[in-house]
Amino acid sequence: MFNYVSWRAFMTFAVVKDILAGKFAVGDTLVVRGWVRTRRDSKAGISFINVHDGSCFDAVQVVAPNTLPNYEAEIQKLTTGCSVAVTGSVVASAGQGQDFELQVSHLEVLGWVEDPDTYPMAPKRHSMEYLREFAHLRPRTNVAGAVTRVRHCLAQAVHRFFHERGFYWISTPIITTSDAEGAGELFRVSTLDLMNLPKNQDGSVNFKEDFFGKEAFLTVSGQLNVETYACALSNVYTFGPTFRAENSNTSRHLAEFWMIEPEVAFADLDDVAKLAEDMLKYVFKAVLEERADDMSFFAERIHKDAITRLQQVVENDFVHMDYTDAVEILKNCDKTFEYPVEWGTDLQSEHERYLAEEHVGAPIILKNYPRDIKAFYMRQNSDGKTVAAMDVLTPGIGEIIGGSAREERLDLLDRRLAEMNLPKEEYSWYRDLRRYGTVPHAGFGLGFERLVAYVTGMQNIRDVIPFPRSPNNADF
RNA sequence: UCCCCAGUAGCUCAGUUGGUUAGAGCGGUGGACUGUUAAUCCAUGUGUCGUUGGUUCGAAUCCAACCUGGGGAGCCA
Repeated sequence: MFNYVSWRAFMTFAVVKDILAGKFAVGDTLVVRGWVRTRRDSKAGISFINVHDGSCFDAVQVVAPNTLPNYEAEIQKLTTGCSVAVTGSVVASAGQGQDFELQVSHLEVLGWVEDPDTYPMAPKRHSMEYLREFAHLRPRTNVAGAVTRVRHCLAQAVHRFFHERGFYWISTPIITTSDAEGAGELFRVSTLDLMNLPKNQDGSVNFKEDFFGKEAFLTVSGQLNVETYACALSNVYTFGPTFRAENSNTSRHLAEFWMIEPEVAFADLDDVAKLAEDMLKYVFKAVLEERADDMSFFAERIHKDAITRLQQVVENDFVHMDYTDAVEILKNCDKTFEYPVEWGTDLQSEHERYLAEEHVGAPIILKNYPRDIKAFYMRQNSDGKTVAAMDVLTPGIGEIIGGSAREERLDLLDRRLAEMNLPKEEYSWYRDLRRYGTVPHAGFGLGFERLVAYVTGMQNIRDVIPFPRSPNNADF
């Protein structure tokens, strides 16, 4: 009787993906390790066990004959979730559904499921809400596994896309002492004793005693920081976690999410709109090519158009539209909206949905929004009332990208800061970029989880990140 | 934070003009059958009916508050 742990140095280990892809010759003996998905016994004297290891969507079928010494004592007791190391030879499958399978010569149980009745991941359909309560076990499900592989594929494709175009990845800080980024509520970072706060004479908290000697927060955006590198290395991007302490309870918001923010020197709004379009097409194509197995699953079980709509996006030019024109379209369409459309107000979700889902039926780029509803740093257009801002709206998810040309003219930037009552001193280093060798530049922010949700067709953003954080929920 | 909906078996849900012993499918378990493949067939167990309080002779069912989840809105990525 040999033992998996002591013999592992002499074995050929294989992942399920390679076995199913035919990378081994029939007759090769190898070891596959993974978790049992299902077991079916045949009175012909064999058991069929599906073993998955995460390397691809499908599990490998291992065929265990009843001549194995532990057949009755162990193999027939295997249940969903058990971990196993299976030694066997590759054979052409006699059954349908797979080309190759493993004829077992030795099967070692590494870990039992102590009570199959209580194992939460039963081999049956579960709701996403239920699976969310088991964030530590849901990775073993088909759907979480598929999401994980697609998410990884997208992340790799994003890095590859930028690398191929000469962009540098900049790690912008996660902790910031600027509370004036203007993009939402911030999480405080502090080492002060909450029960015994140091106070100033006027009763306010004395943050000079805090770790950084001043108030500190988790970042809500790397943009302001990454602009400094764009104004030196020309083409840069961030890809990292972002935090918003907003009390948002929706299927498309997280308190902790990942964001990709390219920033391009010497670029205008149309340049980055093109960049956004090229990037989305590039990563969609990568997923279609590299994760066909997982995408088939999404098309079959999650969203029937999951594959076809990506193909359509890849093959067609994005529709570009000015905010002003969009307002006219919304005013003149025969659809009745709950909220009226007026030039100068922000578009409501229902308006964005109509444009992306009904008017175009594909992602749409909206550009040149009214100045008064947008952030201080956005470049003012010569019409005196709009800024060079854009949103990329997708059917189902809504906004997945928000971007703009940045105001590079110091006098115009200062005027906006004053109009919006933002303290100039807080932006001294940001203003320095405009004082010393300023250049036109532009960029955008892409919500990574929203991208994953759009690609997979998953309806809730909490199911496309391993451990979602949202108001009142930070378990695991 | 606001509006709407839901909470009954391990899971998904049915069950309300208030009435005795609470129902199905799936999963689990036992068996039959079978190169099976989310197999099929037979058998089988399981319930503080979200919590607290109220109305009532009597509450899963009606009322109130709270908790949790979902959908929508706002904020945005």
